[in-house]
Amino acid sequence: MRDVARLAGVSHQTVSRVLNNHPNVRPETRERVLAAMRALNYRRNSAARTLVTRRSRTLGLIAYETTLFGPASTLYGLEQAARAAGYFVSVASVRTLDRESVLDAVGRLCEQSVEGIVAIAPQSSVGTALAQAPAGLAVVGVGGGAEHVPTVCIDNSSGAAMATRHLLDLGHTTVQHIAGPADWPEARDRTDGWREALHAAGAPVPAPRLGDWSARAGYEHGRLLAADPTVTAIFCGNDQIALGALRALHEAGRRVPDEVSVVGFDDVPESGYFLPPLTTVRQDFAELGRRSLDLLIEQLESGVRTNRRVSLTPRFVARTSSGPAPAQRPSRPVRRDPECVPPD
Amino acid sequence: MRDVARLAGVSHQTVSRVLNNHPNVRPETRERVLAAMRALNYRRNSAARTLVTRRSRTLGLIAYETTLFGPASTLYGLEQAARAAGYFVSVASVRTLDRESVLDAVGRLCEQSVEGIVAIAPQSSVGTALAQAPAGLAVVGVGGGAEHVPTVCIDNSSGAAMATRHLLDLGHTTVQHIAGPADWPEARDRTDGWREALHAAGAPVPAPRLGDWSARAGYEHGRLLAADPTVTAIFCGNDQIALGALRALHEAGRRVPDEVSVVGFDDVPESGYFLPPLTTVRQDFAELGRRSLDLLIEQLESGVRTNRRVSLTPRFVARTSSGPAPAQRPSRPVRRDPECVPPD
DNA sequence: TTCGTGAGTGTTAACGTTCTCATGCCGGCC
DNA sequence: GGCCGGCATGAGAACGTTAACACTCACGAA
Repeated sequence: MRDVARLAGVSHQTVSRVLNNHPNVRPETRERVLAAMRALNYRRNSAARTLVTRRSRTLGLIAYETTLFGPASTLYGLEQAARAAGYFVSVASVRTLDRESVLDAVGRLCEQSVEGIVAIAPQSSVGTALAQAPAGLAVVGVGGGAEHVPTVCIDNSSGAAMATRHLLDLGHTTVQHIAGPADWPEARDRTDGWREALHAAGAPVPAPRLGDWSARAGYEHGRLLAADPTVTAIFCGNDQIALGALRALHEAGRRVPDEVSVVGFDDVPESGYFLPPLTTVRQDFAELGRRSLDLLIEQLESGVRTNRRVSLTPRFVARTSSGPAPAQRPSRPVRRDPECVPPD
Repeated sequence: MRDVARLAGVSHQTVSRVLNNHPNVRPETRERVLAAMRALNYRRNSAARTLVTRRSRTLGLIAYETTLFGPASTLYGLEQAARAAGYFVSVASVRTLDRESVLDAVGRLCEQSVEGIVAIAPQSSVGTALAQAPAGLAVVGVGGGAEHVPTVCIDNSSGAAMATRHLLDLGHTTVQHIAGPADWPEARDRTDGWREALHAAGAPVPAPRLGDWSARAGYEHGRLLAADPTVTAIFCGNDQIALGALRALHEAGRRVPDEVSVVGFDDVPESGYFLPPLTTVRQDFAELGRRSLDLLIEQLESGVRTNRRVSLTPRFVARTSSGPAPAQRPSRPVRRDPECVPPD
C-alpha cells in the first residue's frame, strides 16, 4: 500500500479511501491510485484490515454429513448467499455431533475470528452445545436439533402428513412407516406428522420401524413388510430408505404401485428415475442455506441474538411409486410430476 | 494478551512464548500464564498473528458441483486432512467453470490471504485459469482438467477398461457406452478406456452416446439402446446414468442382467440398492481430497511449485447388474460384492 | 472583510501478534 | 576471581490496514 501511495503520489490514507470507496476523493486522484494498484498488482491485506476493523467478514459453517445431498446443497446455498452478501465461508466438518466435537469446531472457527456460525444441526445435542458458544458470536442452526438458538428448518411434520394423506386419499386403509434414526429430530418430526395424519383420518397406527437413513435399512425393513400381505402403503423417512424398500418389494415379487405404494422424503435428483419413479416430498435445501444466512446477518447487523425459528414448507411431488389401494378406487385423482413419467 | 500478561505478572512476550510452545519458559511461569489465559477466557487473535507471520494457515477450495456425491466427498476428505495438518479451509463455490469465474474465485481466496488453493477441476478450462494464479500461491487441481498445475485424479481410463473387460469376459461381443459430457476430461478418459479395452479384445467399437451426467440422459439413451435387440451390454459414464438406463431397460421389458448387462462408474452409496444392484467402479473421493492436501503441503513446505500428477486406481465392484451374455457361458467366474446381494 | 463549511488530503495512532535484540542471572571453567 | 555461555525474561519495533483528527483550500453568507 505504501508503494501504491508513493507511485500515485498520495498518502497511504488516500489509497485506503479509494479502496473503501470513500466519496471524498477527487475522481482524478482515484484514477491515479487505481492505476498504481493495477501497475503493482496490489491486493489488500485482509489480516491487517480484520485486525483494525475487528470484522473478519468470515462466517463459519459446522458441517455434518456433507457427503449427503441435503447438507451438501445447504452448504452450497449458504456459500452463494454469503458471497453475495460479501462474506467468506470457512468450513469445519465434524464426524459426530456430540457436544465435544461441536464445541471443538466452534473453537476452531472462533480462532479464525469468524463473525457468526451456521451449524448443520440435525441432532439435539447441537443446540445445547451451540448455546455455550461465546456470547458475542452470532449463531444459527439448520435443522430440527438447534433448540436454544435461532433456527431454520423444514416443516418435516407437515411434509410427512402430506405424504401420508396422499396415501390415505388413494384408499389405503393405513400406512406403514420406515423412520430415520430416533435421535434425529427430523426423523421424529416426520414420524409425528405421519402419526397425526393417520389419527386425523381415523386410520390404525402401526408401530414405526426404526433404522438409519440408509438404503440398507430400507431394504431390511422392506423385506419384512413385503412378507406381510396386508401392507399396501409405505411412507419412508427419506429417499434412500425408499430405494431399499423398492428393491425389497421387487425381490419379493410385490408390484409397485399396483400392490404396494411407496413414498419417500427429500426428492434427491435421482428419485425420479427409481423403479418406479418415486413419489416423495421435496425439501429446498439450498433455500435452507440462504435463509440461514439471512438469519445470521440479521443478528450481525442488529447485534442482538434473536430467537427466531424459520420454518420452510416442503412440497409434495407425486410420481408413480404410489397408486390406489388394490381393488379400490382412489377417492381423489392425483396430478403426477410430468418430468419423470415416460413420454407417450 | 496484555491482560493475560498483567494477570500472570509477566510480559506479553512471555505469553506469546507460552502460546507458541517455546522451550525457554520455566514450567512454573508457563503454568501461571496458562491459568491466566483460562481465567480470562483468552483466545489468540489470528488476524494479528497472520499479519506478522505472513501465514494465514488457511487453504482455499474452489468447489464445483459440490451437491454431487463425488465433489462433496472430496471436500470432506480435504477438510479433515487439512484440520489434521493444522489448516483451515475456506470455500469458494463456482456455478460454472469458465475462466472468468474461476479467476474470480481465485481472487476472492487470495483476498483472504490463503496459502494455497485446491480446485475441483473437472474441466480443462480450470487448468489454464489456475496457471494464471499469482506466482507465490500453491495450487493443486483435483480431476482431469488441471493440465498446467499439479494434479490428483482417478485413473478413469483404467477404471473404464476394467468395466469393459469385465463385460467382454462375460461373453458380450461388444459394449455400448453412454458417456458423460464431452468437455469433461473424466468423461473423455472413461470413453478412451472403454474404447481401448474393446480394441484390445478385437471387439467392434460402437459410437459412444454423449449426454450430461444425469439419470435423465441415461434414461433417454437407454430407451434407444433398449429398442435395439443386439445390445447386450452397456457401460455408463456414471451411476446416475446407469440408473436412468436401468429404468429404460425395465420399461422396455428387457431384463437386467439376463438380457442386458449394465455397469456404472463412481459407486455412489445407493448403487448397491438399485434394481438390480449395480456393478460399478468405485472412486475413493475422500482419498482424492486427502492426497490433494498432501500435494499442496508438499509445495508449501518446499516452496517450489511441483508438477506432480498423482493418479489413484479405482476399484471394480461386481454386483448383479452384469451377467453372462445371453445364450453364452461366461469365460470367467465373477466374485460379487457380498454386501448388496440378498442374504440366503 | 470575516467567518463558517465542506471537500480533499495528510499525519498519527491504534489493532494484537511475533521477531529481534538486550538484559540479568546462574553455573562451570580456566 | 573473572569470563563465558546458556537460560529465562523483557523492551521495542515491526506487520498493513483503518479511524480520528488536523490541515488547507475554495466558496458563499453575514
